[in-house]
Formats: sequence, C-alpha cells, structure tokens
Amino acid sequence: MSQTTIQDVARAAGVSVSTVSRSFTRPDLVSATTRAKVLAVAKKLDFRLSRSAAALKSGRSFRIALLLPSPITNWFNVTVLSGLNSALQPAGYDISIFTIATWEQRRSFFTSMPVRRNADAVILCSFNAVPDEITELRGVGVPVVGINTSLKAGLDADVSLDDIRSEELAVEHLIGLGHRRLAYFYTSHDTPFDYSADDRHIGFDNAILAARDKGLDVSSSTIACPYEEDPVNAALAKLLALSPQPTALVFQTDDLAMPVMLHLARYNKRVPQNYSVVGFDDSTYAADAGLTTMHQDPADLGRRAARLTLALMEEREGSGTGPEPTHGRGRASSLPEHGHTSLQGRGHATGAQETSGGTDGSGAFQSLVARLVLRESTAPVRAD
Amino acid sequence: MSQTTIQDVARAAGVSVSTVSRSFTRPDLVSATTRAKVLAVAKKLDFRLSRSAAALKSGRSFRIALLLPSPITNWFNVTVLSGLNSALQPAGYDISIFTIATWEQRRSFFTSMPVRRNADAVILCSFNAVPDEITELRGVGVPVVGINTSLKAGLDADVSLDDIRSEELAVEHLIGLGHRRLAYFYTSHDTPFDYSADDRHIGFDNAILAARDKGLDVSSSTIACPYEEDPVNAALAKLLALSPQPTALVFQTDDLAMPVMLHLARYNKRVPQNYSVVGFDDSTYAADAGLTTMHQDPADLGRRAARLTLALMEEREGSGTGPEPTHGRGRASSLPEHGHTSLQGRGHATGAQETSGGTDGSGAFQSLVARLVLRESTAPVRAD
DNA sequence: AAAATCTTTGCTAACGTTTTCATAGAGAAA
DNA sequence: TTTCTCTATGAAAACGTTAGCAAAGATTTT
Repeated sequence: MSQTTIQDVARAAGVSVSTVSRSFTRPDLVSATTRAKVLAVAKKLDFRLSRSAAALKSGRSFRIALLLPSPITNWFNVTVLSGLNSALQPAGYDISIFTIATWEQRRSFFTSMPVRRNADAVILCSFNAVPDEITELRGVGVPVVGINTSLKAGLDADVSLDDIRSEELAVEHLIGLGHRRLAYFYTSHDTPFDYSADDRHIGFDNAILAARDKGLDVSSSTIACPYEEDPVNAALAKLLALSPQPTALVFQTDDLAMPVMLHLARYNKRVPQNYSVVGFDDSTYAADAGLTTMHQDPADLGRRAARLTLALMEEREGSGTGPEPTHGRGRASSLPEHGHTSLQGRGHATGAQETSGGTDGSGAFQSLVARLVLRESTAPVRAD
Repeated sequence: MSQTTIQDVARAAGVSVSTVSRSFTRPDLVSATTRAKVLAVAKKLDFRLSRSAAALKSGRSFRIALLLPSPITNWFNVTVLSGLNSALQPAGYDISIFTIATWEQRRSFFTSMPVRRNADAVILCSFNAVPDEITELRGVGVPVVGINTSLKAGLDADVSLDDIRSEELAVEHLIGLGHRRLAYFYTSHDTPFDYSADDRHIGFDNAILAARDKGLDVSSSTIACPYEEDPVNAALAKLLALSPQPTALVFQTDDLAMPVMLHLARYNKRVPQNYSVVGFDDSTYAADAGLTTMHQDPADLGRRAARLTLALMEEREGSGTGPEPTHGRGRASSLPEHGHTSLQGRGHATGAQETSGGTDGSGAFQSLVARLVLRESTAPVRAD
C-alpha cells in the first residue's frame, strides 16, 4: 500500500538518507560509485522522490502559475502553454492554469490570491495587469514573468512580440502593393484584460501616417468587432457598409480574418480580386486558407519565458542561501525527473527575428518581430 | 520573507493549530463562531494553506496526470483540458500534462513512471494504452480514468464518445441524401497511440453494410492520409485519382476536412456541387466554413471526467481510513481554495445526448453520441 | 440526578524529504 | 611526519500541515 520511501532505499543501499537524497538532487556531491549503487537500488525498488515532501522541506512548491485573460482554447494561449510545458515539465514543474476572463474572476483571484505560498513563479500571458496588481503579485515573493505584456514595469522578465513593428510590416506590404484604402479590423472586448489589440492598432496607424508623410494618399478605416456579439458578422456588415470600399483589409488576428474570408464568398466578394487580406498569427488553417499573415511562434515565446523563469528561480534560490554576492548562475537543483533541462540552450528564434533584448542574448526582456508570410490573399491593387 | 503559517494564525486567533486546519479543510467539525474568528484572522494575516505541507501529511499530491498521445495544441486535446481544468482547478488540483507522441517518450514514461507518488489520479485522453500499460498505471495506486479510450478494461471510469454510432449517423445522413459512392478519409499515424480513427472507420463501414443489407447499391473507398507527410495533399491526390469519383466524402476529423475543402477550389471542385462533405468534431471554424459535421463537446467530456475523478479520489480516501464498508460518497475533504466544487452537478449534456452509462446518470462508464449539424457542405445527390 | 451521547477543541506524533553541521579519510603542502 | 585542505558521508533538525486520540462541556436520554 505505502510507497517506497527514501528510507527504504537508504537501508537497502547501505547508505544514509542524505546520500540518497543527494544522489538525486545534488549528484555532484556524491561519489560516482555510491551514486551508481544508490540509483541501481532505487530503480530496483521502483522509487521516486515525493514532490510533496521535497516541496515542503525546500520551501518550493514545484508549481508555476499561468494567468490567462482568455480561454486556454485560444490558439495563441494553448500554443504558449505547449511551449511552456515542454520546458517546465521536464524540469519538474507543473503549471497551474488560471483563466481570468471576467471582472468577478479577476476580483476573486486578486483578493484570494491562491498563488501565494503555492507557486514558485507567476507567468502572465497576454495579461493586461495594472500596476497595483503587479505589485500585489510581486508581494507573493516569486518571480513574475510576462509574455506579450504591454506594461513591463515591475516584471522580472518578459518576452513579447513587437506588435507595433510587426503590424507596420503588414501594412507596409499592402501599401507597397499599391493599396491606398485600407481597413483595420479588431476584436473589441467588454473587458480590457487581453493585450495585443492596442499595439497592433498603433502599428497600423503608424504605417498609414508614415505613408502619408511620404506623400502617398492613403486613407484608412478602423472597425471594431465586439467579441461578445458575433464579431464576424459585425465585421462583414461594417465592411460592406463602407463607402468607398477599401481594397485592403488588415485583421488583428487570423481568427477573425479567416471566418470573414470564408463568408465573403456569399456576398460575391473574392479574395484577392476584391480585397487583399492580411491576418496576424499564422495560426492553424492560415496556410490552407491561403491567408497572407504575420507569422509568429508562440511556442517559442513559451519556451523562452520558461527558460527565463527557471533561471530567475535558480537565481533567487541561490542568493537567498549564502552570503555570496555572486551574480552568476546558481547551482542547478531541480528534480531531474525525466528528460533534460539545459536552460541556456541556443536561442533558436524559429520564424521570428529577435530585434532587441537585454544586454546579452538571454536578456530578461526580449522583443521579437513577426515575419510576413506571403500567400494568395494579397495581390497588387487592380488598375482601374 | 517567510510566509504566514498556520501557527501564526492559531496564535493570533487564540486557538490550536488543529482548529485552524479544520476551519479550512473540515469546516463541519468546527463551531460556526470559532470558524468565523479563525477565518477573519487568517484573512487579516493574508494566510493561505501550503499545498505542499498538506500534501505531504495527507498523502495526496493535489496533482492529476493527463496523458496525451498528441500535442496539447490539438483542438480536441485543449478543449478537453479546458473542461478538466475548469472543474479540477477550483477543487485544488493541478494538472500535470504528459505528451507522449513517440515510442521513445512512451518508453521513457512507462519506465520512469514519473506519476508514481506524484499524482492522485491519472487521466488518459484518447490514449490507446495496452493492457500491460494499464496494469502498470494501476500499480501506482490511484484512480485511472479514460476519455475516449478504446480499451476500457482496467480503468476505474471512462467517458467516451461513441465513435462508431456517431459516424454511422454521418453516413446515414449522406445515404439518405441519395449518395451511393462514398469515400472515407482518415489520418494515419506512424505511431498507433491515438484513439478514435479505428472506431469511426468501423462506424463508416457499418453504415455502408447496413445500407447494402437494405438493398441499396452503395460503394465505398477508404483513404489513408499519413500524418507525418502532408495528409492534406495525400487526401487530395488520392481523391482525384478515384474512378469513378465518389459523390460524398466522409472525414475522420474537421481538421482534415477543412483544409481539403479549402484546397478543392484549386482543382475546380465545388462543395456541395461536386462532393458533399461531412466532417467530425464541429471544431473551431467548421461553422464559418459551412461544414456539415458531427458535433461533439470535448469540454463536457473533460468536465465529466473531472467529476468522476474527484468522486473516485474521495471514495478511495474514505475507504482507506476506517473499517467502514460503506460504499456511498466519502466526505469531501479537498482544499476549498476559490470557487465551488459541486461534484454531482446536473449532467448537462450540451450538444451530445447520453446514450448509455452505468447504473445511474453519474455512472463511472459513460458513452455519448455526437449530433449531426447540417450546414452547406452537404446536399442531395444530383440527378444525372 | 445520573448516565450516555454528541460536539468542539487541544495535544501530539507523524508525513518524507532537504540541509546544516560535524566527522572521517584522502591527498597535498609544509 | 605533521598540518592543511578537500571530498564524501552521516546524524539530526526542521518544513507546515493533518489526523488520531483524549478530554471537557453541552445536550440528551434514562
């Protein structure tokens, strides 16, 4: 009934519990022969460290809280989660997912603060936290890391897409194709929790203004599509009501662009003959739908954020212990359950070039730019 | 630096630590006045129970392992996860996600068995475990619950979609529309980890045979689309090579059906004029794409599985303690962190009717049937 | 009024690790 | 050889809860 404990292993291997413990968590402190013996015995007894006990004694919880402003089922959210989990799970950490999509949930979360004492780090994903909330989160005494946050003040690290610059690139592409009447579609929310809408909008406007500065006669419309009440039909209705009609449509997300494109056929509008369309994200079906879009790699964001988080936790762990003011990497002391950890992996920026960053490549504040992917949904404006 | 402990609260409230502990986890054992006092003090001190300590002493880990045969980013997987988390997180449980997509990962998982001693339950989602592996999992001594499993022997509970019956309904619809030449498309994998392909295929064949038994002259083809090497193009190529051409296409998943539909236009094939198309899942863009499909609700599967899991854990907890052979629900003793638990909620089977089940509605083995959703991609066969 | 039962509380011993401190050898420096 | 520095190990004290047992009142039954 009761599971094998470290005691059993110690007894069977003829060593002390300390040695068994060290064989797993601090291999460098145990002689190779002893360790081999311990590991062999442990394997035979089918022993595994109890995360709970380790957590209690070491003061860590081996849980990392992930705060989301929107359902986990969103393409972006789940892809980030996937990246996070691929790096965090092998390092022995679980992810506690908190979806905070309503004011009620938000109030409940920040008053009850279930994270306090039960998470070793907090990761904000696209979460538009206000300064007070960040202060509150800092109060739990663990690293706070952001992914795609607008407000970075108070965070210990952050990796974000440069939405402004990325959306500028999208618009520049369309203007380069000769388009002069553009429309920007974005999903508006009752709750201002979700981040990214604002910056992409800014990027859109920036690019329009820049074109005008160059003397081009560019006009633009901005179309809000309320998330809570059929954004797709709102987009279609508002689009068709525009006069004169735009020739190029810029969407805040593929998730909005694709259904609109799919419905356009019913109104006898074709892409790219009637409209050139640019999305954002390069999400699941974008390639199949032939949608020109800005490619980003949320799994990479997740992996990067995970690495930063692991490094921060180590650092904090190391500094708290001894009176050593060394600023280098602390000693690794995570549970090497299965899989490898390798925090300082080569920063492979798949599909998005790094634009800025901290001092070095593994800076605590990283910014990436999306990459334009050309497909069939954009074409030069028709001569008429 | 150090957080408030149960001791501090006990001291400040003038009661024993036991009473504080009970105020949180066994409220029924504490007088209302005492509990109110304790809770007030706890709130003032900003105290929260340490999951780690509770876990160690109580022998639970407050973690539930989720085994997936495919990336969490899959529509089905993430929607199940969403349902699971919505029920499990408020009950104080975190979900440890294990993605097991290769033989290597599978071997690694089942040999190192990181779940042992570190999870209070194991949930298999679409995971095609073999009997030996189920035995292995049972060996960790916690409930093993399945979602969409083919092999239910050895599981403590399971909630699955009746893929056979559901796919039969899809085919019956097409035959009812007059179609007589049908093709079934499915995604084939190098690894046989993922479940559902087989049963849907059986359902397809069943319906074809049933139609023939009724004297209808129905013919069918079966088309494998290798996941690892561009399944969409494989589907298109093999479809166009068929002669005579089928009039109705049945896809194992929307994820396969939709890209194929999107590409069909390039070959001057229209839906439903040239082909009637039926998908399966009713996933994200199906409605926008006008795809007739079998609607299922994986979030509901997740919630159901979560409820069953919670009930099983309670039961096991209850029976282990005293020598009481009572088989009824044990007493609830989860951490009431934030949110409500209400395990025996009304079984709202959104979008899928329950067909069978255990003895009662909350039976440990539940089977649901998907619901046909009619959209523009199917039409009566053309008279020719 | 005594006895029996129920309710509420406190005391205390774990739960299974990690980590500090101490110690015994093994080499290295003297 | 003696002393010093490392390295490898063990002993033992926590970490912050939970839960079994006991006891003191409160309430009910006899």
